[in-house]
Amino acid sequence: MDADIEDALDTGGRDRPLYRQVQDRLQAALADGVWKPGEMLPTESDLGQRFQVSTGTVRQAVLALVREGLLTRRAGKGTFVARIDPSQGFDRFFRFRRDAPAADFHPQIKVLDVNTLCRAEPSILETLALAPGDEVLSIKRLQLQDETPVCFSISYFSRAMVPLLESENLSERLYPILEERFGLHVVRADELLRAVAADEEVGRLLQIDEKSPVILIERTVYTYRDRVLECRKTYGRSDKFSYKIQLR
Amino acid sequence: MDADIEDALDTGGRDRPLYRQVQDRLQAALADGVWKPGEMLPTESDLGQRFQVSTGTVRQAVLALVREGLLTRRAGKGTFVARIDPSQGFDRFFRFRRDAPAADFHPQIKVLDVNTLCRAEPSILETLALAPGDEVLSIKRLQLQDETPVCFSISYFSRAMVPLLESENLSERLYPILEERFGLHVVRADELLRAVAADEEVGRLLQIDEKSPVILIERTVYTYRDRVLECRKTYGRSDKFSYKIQLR
DNA sequence: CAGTGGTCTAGACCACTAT
DNA sequence: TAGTGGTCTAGACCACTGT
Repeated sequence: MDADIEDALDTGGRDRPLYRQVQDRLQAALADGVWKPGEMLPTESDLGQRFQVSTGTVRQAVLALVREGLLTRRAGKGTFVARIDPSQGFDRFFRFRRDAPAADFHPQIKVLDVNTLCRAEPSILETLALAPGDEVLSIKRLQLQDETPVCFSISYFSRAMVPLLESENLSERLYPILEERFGLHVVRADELLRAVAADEEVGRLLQIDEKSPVILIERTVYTYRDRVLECRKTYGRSDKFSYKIQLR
Repeated sequence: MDADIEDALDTGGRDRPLYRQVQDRLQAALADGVWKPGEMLPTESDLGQRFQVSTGTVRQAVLALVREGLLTRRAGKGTFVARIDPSQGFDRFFRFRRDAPAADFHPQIKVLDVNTLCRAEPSILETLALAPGDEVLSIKRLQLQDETPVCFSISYFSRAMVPLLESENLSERLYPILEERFGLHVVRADELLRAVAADEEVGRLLQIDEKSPVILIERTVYTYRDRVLECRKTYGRSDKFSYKIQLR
């Protein structure tokens, strides 16, 4: 299992620096599930011995993976595979504006529909890297805060990738479920934001007039090796939902 | 001028590690304009001697500032104060979707109105950290791509901070002007996105029906020491304007 | 050529965590 | 007390840049 990891690094050609090669090996090992989310990695000096490099070089590789969000470290404890923190709420992959303190923000999730589609839209199939005819699981959910609808979302998954997902409690956050039940770990997400007019369904669900402006977020979620895990469309009520970004 | 920089670091108390202290000193020096945008900093070993620390410690400090976007380094050349790259187009602080290759994206900017306000909205004054009665400069501009309006924006500046800005060519990008003429360097920006209905003015300017959905971006731009430089509202045409983010 | 940052090593000592 | 990552040092050699 660790055999690939132990193979000698390329110290001659030097097309990639050693710490990059270590980083690549570690990332591949994570993708192969050598260490599961939450588990501890070997220590710096241990990894240094395995790769036959100094701890400083291991350190450079590990810190790069920490910056990418794949690992976390805690002084005195060790280096761990990053995991979705259920207590983190919507901080990492959601950017609601919070007028109330984070602790008071506990939206209620209502599952509206779960369906297996045999003929999903071509754009969805393409994003999920599926062929025509492949089955797609769609999940429609509504989020409410204090009984008021905030946003409505439709998630699409490759049916084959998440067997029996519908037997889970889908009114919880989906990403911890994916991690715990299917070993599918969210690594990053791309989002495209637009303003659109609410159609009949969106207007009805969000309790606003048809053609009211809503924010549409098209999200693509990736796991290791740039594999697409989910694509999702979220419609947010313009008076309850805004999106915050810091640019550097 | 460099006197503060040369002062001994705190090696005893150790509330902050040395590399953080070096980072703070460098950041303060940048804020004081000790080195202007585009200029080269002393070498690692030079800085190490000044601060009486090893080059590895200087390196840690400098790399942190590179990650924050305040410095850039080029192998074989040196470390430089980051500057707004006019050829960078909208890559850094704008996130248009580009259906065309970046090279083909050259929006035309039309200046609609430049005005000095004696009584700006309280929210604007607050964001700009001004008192009631302080003068605010407002600039309304329209961006067109191939003769079609894409977005409309209103920028607000503290009048006193940018004297005679209106005598510049405001159909160019504003941030290079601020840097070159006023020594005001953009360090970071916060943005809040919402979907709203176009009012009469926005509809007319963007050539869309009143009440059509548009994306509203409220941006606050900061220079060194978290000083607010500009606040801006941008209204984007929903069919021409979308916003892309990568989350990690 | 001399000077720069990029990479890498082999240590040292510290603060934090758990037992 | 033992083990972890966090910080720091004082070198070394390399690749790249400009003269």
